[in-house]
Amino acid sequence: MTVKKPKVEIDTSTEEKIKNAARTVFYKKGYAAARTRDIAEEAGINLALLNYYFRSKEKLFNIIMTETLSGFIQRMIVVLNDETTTLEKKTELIASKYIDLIIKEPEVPTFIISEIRNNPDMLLEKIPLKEIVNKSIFFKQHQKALEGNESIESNPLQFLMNLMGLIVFPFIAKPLIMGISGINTEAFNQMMLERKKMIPVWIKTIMKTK
Amino acid sequence: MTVKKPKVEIDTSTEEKIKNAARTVFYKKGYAAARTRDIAEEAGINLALLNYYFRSKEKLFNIIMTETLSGFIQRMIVVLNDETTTLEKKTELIASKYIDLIIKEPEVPTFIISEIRNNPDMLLEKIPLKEIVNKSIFFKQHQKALEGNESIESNPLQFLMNLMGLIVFPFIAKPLIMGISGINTEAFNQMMLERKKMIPVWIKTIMKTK
DNA sequence: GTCTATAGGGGGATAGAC
DNA sequence: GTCTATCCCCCTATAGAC
Repeated sequence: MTVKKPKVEIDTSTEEKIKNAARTVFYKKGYAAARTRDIAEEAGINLALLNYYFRSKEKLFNIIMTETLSGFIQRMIVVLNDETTTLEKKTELIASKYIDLIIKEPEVPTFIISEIRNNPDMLLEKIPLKEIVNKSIFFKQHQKALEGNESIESNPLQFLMNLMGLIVFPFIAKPLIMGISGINTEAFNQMMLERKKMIPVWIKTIMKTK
Repeated sequence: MTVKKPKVEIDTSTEEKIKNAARTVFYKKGYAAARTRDIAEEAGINLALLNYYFRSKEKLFNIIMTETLSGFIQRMIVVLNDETTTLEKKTELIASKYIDLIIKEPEVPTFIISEIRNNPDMLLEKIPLKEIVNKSIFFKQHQKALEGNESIESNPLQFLMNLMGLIVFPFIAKPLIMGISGINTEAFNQMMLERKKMIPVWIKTIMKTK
């Protein structure tokens, strides 16, 4: 008698289907322009089901937003709090992880930025960013470097802005960049992979320029 | 008999009032979330007048968008095509002009990015970005530098992405940055003014890192 | 759980008086 | 040119059958 293995889930649950569809539509259009009808159609279900599972467009959106944000920020927290890596290695890891992530989900940065604009407090209510950064291993390492004789930019915020700007900005400006250069998405991604190697080098040289 | 001077225009024309209000509301909320009623109220006029002057929300938006974009990009074109300045001086001018501009109009970068996402073609229809950049003095100077022995990043796109990323990204991520650091807008702007000095130095060192 | 049908409200646009 | 009043469509949300 053969043991009956659990059937491989080809179709995900309805709830998951709706969430996936919501992600797609919200990422592309933003909250205000997204229609629940779009989401229902994308999910291949009826509009009423959306409200059955999630009560309202807004509640569904909040779930997607929260998951997206924490997924995005969690990746940085892990790196910033790694005791076994140097500052240099941390920039390398962050650049590498984020560029790979954003190549897979290119709409996320613009989505986050657009939506936070409409509700800046949401972010801070959900995630204690200030504490996270200020209590991080990264922050302590940066202070140690300052206290020592190392020449380094004194403001850790400038450090993080430079790093994230070099990583994220090209993806945000992708339509402009593709318009200027005429390259396609594949070539664009190739450029981003080149940046993955260069950004840690650049950051290293930048941050020693007092 | 005293010559009657043209009266100082304290109140601008109705058309201009509506446009100013539209800029304010569209910049803050984006096209989809902005309501024509908001704009009318902001302008201190009746909703019907908005349609009387501009026919539709969409037409009004297109006017604002076109003016914003060309104003934003024109500033770069002027610098990129200046025959009298070196590459180095150009980075200095661009950083300086844009940081000053965005401090005055901090919502513009996020506005442009959010709206272009919904209609990437609009931008390219209105402005021949590719020609502008490729035929610019900047582009020729960059090629000259490559042909000579100067060690310089070979891709002018990477150059522009780094420059604009270092300039614009902090403004885009401003809600995050203020959340992390707890600083207010004034202190934030002060940091941006510090960057104004640093960015040309950073770019110079970055771009020589092959 | 999933559907069809519809209520309910908001927002863009216009008619028509002044 | 500017206003009030109103139309009407579209979108979210729900009632109710299956």
